[in-house]
Amino acid sequence: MKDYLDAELRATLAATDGVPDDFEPMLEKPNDPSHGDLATNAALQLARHLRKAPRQIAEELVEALDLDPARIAEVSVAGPGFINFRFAEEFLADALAELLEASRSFGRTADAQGRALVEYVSANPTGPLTVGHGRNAVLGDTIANLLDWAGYDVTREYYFNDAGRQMRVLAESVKARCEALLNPDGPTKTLTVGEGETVEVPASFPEDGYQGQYIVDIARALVDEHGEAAAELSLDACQQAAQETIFAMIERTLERLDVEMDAFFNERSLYDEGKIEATLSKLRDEGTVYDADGATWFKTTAFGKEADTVLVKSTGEPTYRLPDIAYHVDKFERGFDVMIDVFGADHIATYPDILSALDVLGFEKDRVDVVIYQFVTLVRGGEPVKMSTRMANYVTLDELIDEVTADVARFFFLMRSANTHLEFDLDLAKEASDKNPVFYLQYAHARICSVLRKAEEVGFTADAAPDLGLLTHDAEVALIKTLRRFPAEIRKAAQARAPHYVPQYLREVAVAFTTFYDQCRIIGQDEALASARLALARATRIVLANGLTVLGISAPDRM
RNA sequence: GCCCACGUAGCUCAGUAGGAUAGAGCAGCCGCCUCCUAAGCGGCAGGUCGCAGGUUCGAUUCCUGCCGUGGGUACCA
Repeated sequence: MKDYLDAELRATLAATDGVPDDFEPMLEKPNDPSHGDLATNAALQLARHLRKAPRQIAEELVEALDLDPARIAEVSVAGPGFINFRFAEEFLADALAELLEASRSFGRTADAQGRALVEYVSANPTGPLTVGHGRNAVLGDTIANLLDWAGYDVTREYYFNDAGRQMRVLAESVKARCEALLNPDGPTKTLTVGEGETVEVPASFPEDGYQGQYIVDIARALVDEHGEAAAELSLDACQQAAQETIFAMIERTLERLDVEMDAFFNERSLYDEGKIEATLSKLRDEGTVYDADGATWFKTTAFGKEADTVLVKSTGEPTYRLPDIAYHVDKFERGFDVMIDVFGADHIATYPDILSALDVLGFEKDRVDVVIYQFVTLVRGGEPVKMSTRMANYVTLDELIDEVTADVARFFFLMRSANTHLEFDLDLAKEASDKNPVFYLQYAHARICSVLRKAEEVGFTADAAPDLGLLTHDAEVALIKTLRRFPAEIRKAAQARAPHYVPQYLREVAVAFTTFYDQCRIIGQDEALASARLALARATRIVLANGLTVLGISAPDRM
């Protein structure tokens, strides 16, 4: 419908004297439903060019428009010069029929084409996933779902590095714990953790070691397996054991959130295949890399940064930035049309360098989109839950899921825009009541299922082809109008890489449905009307279920 | 210091390719279950859209400065 109006409007404008060729009319859904279903401010925008009063331009445009009355029932000029359009009821009945026909695929479009890569989670296997990783995982997974629904062929990828300093410290932490388990009376030392907190650790434990209980568990498994020999294990063996155990933990956690990756990309493969060197030498060829003080630098000052950035340390070891660049080059070489990175706010300074490098190397950096999300604060009893940067007193993602369920965790991570600091109210999240927004949506779905069951119980058989034109009650019309927007909402969320539009829209659907439910009885009406209303209820269930599917949240049949 | 976000109702947050009286949830107040799920519905109240300038017919939205919060400013990731 929007496309139809847009085309008609453009055609009329093109035939109007004085309208610039490149003029783009805007069509929007007005905030106030009494203003109609779609509106354009074209007359206001043209006022300056045409040197005429906006209202007069609007009147003339309306006069010139020749619209199909089966689709647009009413056109009016209002306010300072807005043109408002109202849909015809026949059109709405058709739209509803289409929705029912599309069913589980309603909302899927083929607007977008090509292959998309979404990179997310990307936590190194040094410990259990935290709440922050949870936000990352759920955002990435949902963006991937949205792109899938928008028509892309989507790959979900997890990038990790098992070679760097972090992993070395991990191995040392495990080894120290092995030694201590075999020799419980061995020497110890005291480490200061965070603000004044101290912890007693084995003397061989690294200063910045990982202190979680899971390290001790891994060590114990090694001791059980190797006995006394566990103390003599190489760091490589310790790392191997730790990495396997931790990756298994991570994958289990992701599975609980219904997050499934298509691929795990190991940074190491970039070294093995010579891609790090190749990328560096190409950058060097472009003259954006130089050597100084024994290190290799990237001229980020040429891209507006204050200082240049080290790519290879004087030790000969690259910083993480170089593999990051090489990784993105690899993504381009694999032929993705769209690449999305989901990063925490603490990475905000790194991606401009990656984009600059891609630009230098001749890649279209616009094909890369970086979604930055802000940190999560857990709130309990009105107070923020303290989380030290040390893993020792971090709330893990598993603990969060244990406490609030995966559905609720996903919804809370998705209901706010990524770019805002998320306050996660644990008390509200756990509450199984009307205060909890996720239950509101699920309840609406369960309620529809209940009505459909009830209809069956009382032996009501709906018409195979109900007369949808009977749905003329205000609540019915409003509901149909809300439902038919679903594909556009999905498209909007996919384009903006903004999952939070979806929960907001679904709430509108649930509100429109409960209003309808409240005002229009279904069972007990005459058969034709009951059939039509049952069809409308089924259509609502489809939209809620499809929307919740995109969000990765269950749609229960009963509650 | 510099860079990047953010600052909207008591609280948590939407909204802004500049547009018609700034929205929602929660909290507060008032109503509503002989009837398909009251985990619900209707209504009331609540705002100098951080502050000050600028651009514009029109600014919560764009620009500048200031204030506040968070993040980044390592040859750590």
